[in-house]
Amino acid sequence: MGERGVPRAERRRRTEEKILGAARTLFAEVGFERATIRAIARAAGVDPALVMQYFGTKQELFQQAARVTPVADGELTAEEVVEHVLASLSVKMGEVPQGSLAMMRSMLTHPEAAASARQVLGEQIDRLAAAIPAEDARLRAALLTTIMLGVAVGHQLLELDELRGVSSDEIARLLRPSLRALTAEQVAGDRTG
Amino acid sequence: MGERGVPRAERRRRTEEKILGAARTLFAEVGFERATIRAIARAAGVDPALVMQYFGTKQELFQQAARVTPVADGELTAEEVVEHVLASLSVKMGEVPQGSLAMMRSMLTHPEAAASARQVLGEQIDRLAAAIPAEDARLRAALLTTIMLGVAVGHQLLELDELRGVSSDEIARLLRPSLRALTAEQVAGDRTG
DNA sequence: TCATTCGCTCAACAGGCGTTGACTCAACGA
DNA sequence: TCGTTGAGTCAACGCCTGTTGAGCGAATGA
Repeated sequence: MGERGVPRAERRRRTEEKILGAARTLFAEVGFERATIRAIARAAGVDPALVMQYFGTKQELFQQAARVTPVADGELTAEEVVEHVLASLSVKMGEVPQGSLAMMRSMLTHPEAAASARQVLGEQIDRLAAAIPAEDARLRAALLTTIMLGVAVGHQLLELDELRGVSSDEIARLLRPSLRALTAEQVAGDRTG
Repeated sequence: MGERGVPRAERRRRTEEKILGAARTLFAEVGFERATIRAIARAAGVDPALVMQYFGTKQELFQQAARVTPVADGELTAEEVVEHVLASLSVKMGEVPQGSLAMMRSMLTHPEAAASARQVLGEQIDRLAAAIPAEDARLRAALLTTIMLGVAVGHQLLELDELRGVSSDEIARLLRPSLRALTAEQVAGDRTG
């Protein structure tokens, strides 16, 4: 199967990367429980036992495959926050990293993925809250985050017909006023009915 | 174990309901794949074989347990749509029917659940779109729906700390301007930067 | 050159899964 | 009263899962 002259260390790195790639794809497509070690190994062109040897456990394989690199950011204004969130949604709309998709796909059924999701979302909420000038900044930031989560789920994972093929710009344009309404401090009173 | 004097038909109905209840709870808590027939039967105080005898297949059990009764509605104004959506979120916040939770919990990993979710959400989008006075009404309705989906997922299933114990009224109050921004036709131009 | 390392495969294990068929026994209808 | 029905159980099936230990053969370093 492979490249006779390649040194061991390099071969090992390549194989590990092949496995991680296959794992990311499968975890993203079918979630943690339906993505079997055997299927991942097959997709990577490798024996299932090798996957275990390299990653020890399906759990650890998932953790490495679904690791999301946290985007550390400086201080932002409220308006910048909106644009930042909108930009993160699109990232060219469909080029969302597979690791993130894997985590999202699994977060409702796999406890470890849920914990990761909570942490990642929690960090984003913290970052956003710092830029929202309101006493209930954390709650507003949480809603902002869940809004984007919902749109991402509906679009990337559920693949709702209505969102298919819609450009990220158009979604951003429609969503912008809604997000701004959350980041701007409410002054006017409102009625319930 | 059971009520000697109860007639057969009644016993049968009660047992079926016990199984469905246990199924709803487990599907809602851990999703389709992790909710085993054995665990459901145990929770219902019944033999696993009986579950199969009554429902035929785990798939059919899920379909019956996660059946969501569509709320058919008359025509609404745009503002009524917002209130309707907000009200549906709360339904006393935490008393979301377990069937719906089961469907939501499973929709990212179980194809059948995904199909159901698409259908239910699609119907809601249709209903909402009819009340939104804009050319891109369907897209706006879809975003409205995914927004509420995200909030529900974050609150009910992911149980984000920031949303825990927050009253539905407060969430509705914060979300209202955002939703109205989506239902009201945009007139003002907007800048991207 | 030769012993050693190590990437990788093979065959198997134990356990859990959905599902089935034979069975028990109380409720039923005549 | 007695045969029939049907609710419910029991033990087992075949399959698939994550995981393991023994082994093969090429790259490695002395």
